[in-house]
Amino acid sequence: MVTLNKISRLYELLEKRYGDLHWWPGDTDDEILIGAILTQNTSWSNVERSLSLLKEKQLLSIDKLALAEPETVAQLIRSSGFYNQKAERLVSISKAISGSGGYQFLRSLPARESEQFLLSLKGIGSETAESILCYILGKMVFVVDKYTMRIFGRIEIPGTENKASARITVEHTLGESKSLGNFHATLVQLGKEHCKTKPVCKGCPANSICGFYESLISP
DNA sequence: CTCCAGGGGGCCA
DNA sequence: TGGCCCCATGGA
Repeated sequence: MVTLNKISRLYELLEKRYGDLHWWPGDTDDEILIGAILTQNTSWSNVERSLSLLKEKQLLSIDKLALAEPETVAQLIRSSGFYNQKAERLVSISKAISGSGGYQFLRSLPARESEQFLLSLKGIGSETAESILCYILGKMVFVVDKYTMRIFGRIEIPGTENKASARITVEHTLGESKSLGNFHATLVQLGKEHCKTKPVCKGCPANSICGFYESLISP
């Protein structure tokens, strides 16, 4: 515990502060997938309205979305922004995944292969693929988002200069006993509370997260 | 009014 | 690869 690196220390601090946040929010794999696409560059509160409407219309399902008209879906997800793009992509992604054997098939593949398949779909980039791998397929994958990079940058963690290196470094640093999913969840929670403005908060000194990090590091 | 959300794709040098 | 631009609603 004396010479733990910054990533492990941050993991422990966040675990102690927030506990298990039970991410990704959602009752089914389909709801997680749809939410992951809708929340691209969009606040979660806006996504929740869309998820409610889709559920009302019995469309919170990739099998149903695969058969739906993009125009119909678009009107239900307006609150999530970019609704024309997202509607078209939701339908095509639903077709591709349900048609390829579903999550069970993707789970049976090595993480690298299921990730390549996901990244080949229009509308699934690096972060969305990581979220699906981590929260739906149960792979040991760390999700790197804007909050993650902002917090890592603020603390100045070596080996996390860009999203790709940050993911590798975290995955290689934390052991199998750690929950990469909850680490990401707690990072987002911390970001929402203490790193809302970007790239730096006013009056927040370097190597700091509005006083959070160092106050918990030093006894 | 401005800023920005749990991004991603296309294009161009 | 890396920088732009576009997609768009809703809350602060």
